[in-house]
Parts: sequence; C-alpha cells; structure tokens
Amino acid sequence: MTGITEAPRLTPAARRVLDVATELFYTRGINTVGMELVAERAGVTKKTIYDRFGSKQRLVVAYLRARDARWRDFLAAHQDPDASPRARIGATFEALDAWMRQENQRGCAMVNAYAELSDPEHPGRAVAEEQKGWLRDLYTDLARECGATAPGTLGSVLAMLHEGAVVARNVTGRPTPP
Amino acid sequence: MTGITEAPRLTPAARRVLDVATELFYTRGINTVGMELVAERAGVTKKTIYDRFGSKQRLVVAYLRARDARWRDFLAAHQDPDASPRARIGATFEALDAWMRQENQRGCAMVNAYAELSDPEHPGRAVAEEQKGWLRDLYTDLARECGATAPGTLGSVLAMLHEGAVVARNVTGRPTPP
DNA sequence: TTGTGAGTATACCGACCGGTGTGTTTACGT
DNA sequence: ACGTAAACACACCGGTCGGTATACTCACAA
Repeated sequence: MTGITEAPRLTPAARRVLDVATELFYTRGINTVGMELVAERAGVTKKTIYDRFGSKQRLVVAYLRARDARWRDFLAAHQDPDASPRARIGATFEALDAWMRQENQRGCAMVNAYAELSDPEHPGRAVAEEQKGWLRDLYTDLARECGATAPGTLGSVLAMLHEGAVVARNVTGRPTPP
Repeated sequence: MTGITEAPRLTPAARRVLDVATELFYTRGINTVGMELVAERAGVTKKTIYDRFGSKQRLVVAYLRARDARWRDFLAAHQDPDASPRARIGATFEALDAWMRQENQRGCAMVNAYAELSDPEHPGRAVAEEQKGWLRDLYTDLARECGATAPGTLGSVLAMLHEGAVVARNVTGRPTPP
C-alpha cells in the first residue's frame, strides 16, 4: 500500500542532493537556486547530480514528490483512523497547523512551484495538480463519511479553507482557525 | 480619496514599459522575465527603462501596485455601495469569479510574487502583505456591518475562502462557490 | 535660439546559468 | 583479485542575467 509514491532507491550522494535541494528550493525558490549551489551544499559535484537525476527539471520533480510524501506521512501520523469523520476533519486542520508551525515558513511548496514554473509543459506542475486533487478528494471523502448532503461541495470548501489558511499564515500573521 | 495608490505621472514610454512588464511578469513569472525582453516588447531600450524605473526591483514594485490598483478598481465597479452588507459579501465573491474568468489565468499575482521573491528585504513583499491585509480588513468590515458576533474571525475566514478559491481555480478545475 | 528632457542605438561589463566531457579515485561484491 | 558502480576533480560550452557608458536625435518651451 506504499505504491503511491515510488521509492527510487537513491544512492547516498543522491539522497544528500535531494535533501539539500528540498531545503534550498523551498526556502529560496526553484528558479533562484542554481545547480552549482546544490552541488556545493550537498558536498557533491555537478557531475554526480546530473548522473543521478539527469536534469534540473527532474530534480525539481523529485523535490516536489518528496515534499508531498513528507506532508502525507505527517498527516497520517497525526490521524486516528478509528476516530469519527468529524473529528478527523478537525484533526486534519490541527495537523496543518502543527505542520506550518514547524516545517513551513514559506507557504505551500506546490503553490509556490506552480507560481515559479510558468511553462505549462513543466512536469512539476502535474505533481502540484495531483497533490491538490488528492487534498480535495481527502476532504470530500471525509465530508461524505460525515453524511453531508453535498460532499463534493463541502469537500471543496474545506480544501479552499485549508489552502487559504496556508496563504494567510504565510503572507500575514496568525490566522484564526475555526 | 485616491491617495491610497499614488499616480506617478508616467511618460509614454514608461507607461508602455509598465504595461508590458505587468503582462509578462504575471504570465511568465518575475524571475524568468529579463529586462531585455521587457524592453524589446515595449519598443524601448533598456536604457530608457533604467532611466525611468531605476532597477528591476522598482519595476517589480510598480507592477504589483498596478495589478493591485486594477483589482481594487474592478471590485469597486462591481459593488453597489448602497446594497446590504450581506449582498456586498456575495457581490465580492461574484466579482472575484468574474475577475478570474477574464483576467486571471495564473492565480494571484501577490501570492506568486511572494513565492518568487524569497529575499525578505525585497520591497515587493511589502506590497503583497499590504494587499492581503487590505483584503482581510475588507471582509472584516463587511462582517461587522452584518452584525457578526466575531467580525475578525468571520472576516479572516472569508478572506481565507477567497484566497483558497483563487488557488483552487488556478491549479485545479472549477471550484464550487457557496 | 538655445536648452532640456525623453528617447534611441549600440556596445560592453562581470557574473551566473544549465549542462557536458574527460579522466581519476574509491569502495564493495563476487 | 578483479570488475563495476559511484563519486570525484576540473575544465569548458553557449547563452542570459541585471546594469552601465557613450553618443546621437528629436520635440518643445523659454
């Protein structure tokens, strides 16, 4: 059941590269971080990066997948599968709050990537789209379990609140979670 | 009462530069658009741009202010100041829907700029922060006029829904406005 | 008439970008 | 003991970045 995000069996150096890239791309932005800086911070030559990842585009995709996987794991760890659907919705927002408090100082990585990767062909955009679809489906399923009359609508609204909360916390101060 | 956004009295060439930059920065992203391209598309030399705007940083700030002013004008044109507060909240969301349908294919310019300008010192970030604060105040005032028990909370929630709707429309398909 | 501000044309700067090629060293499994 | 994969060092590529310098034209106003 771990087949959603494949495990690409990274070499030790590739692992370091991905970790460093994840940190740098998120905090400084994808376009402002060059491959040379990634190589230097990972204690690796550019050659090694290109041998392992092929191109910056693919490294970016790997970065986005890694961020997404980390968030899903985080959420799963903060969820009690046996709790009521209503409680699980609340727990999701609480997990988001905790997530932002500790690992998220620059907003949503997917939204940021979508802003930076203006080329519609960039495969990173598809990762972000998939992630947002997943999030909406998550809330829609919870709404359905709650017995909502229009689970699709409620799920979308919850997802929008989720997204808006991230933006609000990022660009302004504290939000007020309901 | 037009003193919120100053009118900088642009020369004809500067006007063209700002229009072109507004279009390019929004559709392709700030960091991926070079000054040379802006100059070419505006039918102007780089020298002229640097004579009028001084630096790319300042041109970016002018771009963000122009976008913000356009949105506020658009919203004001779609608002009936004599309508009930409740109707004006609805009208705001309808204006947002119309705005996104016709001029907004790449999400919120302020959020995108915030993603691209990772340097906390960049003055463009302050423009985005101010704009988001203004939006939240707008909803908070409307909530207060509605007689809400906690206008600040309701205003923040409405602003979050607003923001989330923009993200949803941008990265996924149609949203479902309440 | 004579400035002056606006704009043009062109060449240039150092720095950095993503990406490649060649060859060498290290570590591990067989 | 040997082969292979991983990582190394280093030099190089064409191209673009933001920004500057010099010198010229043009329109308009005092």
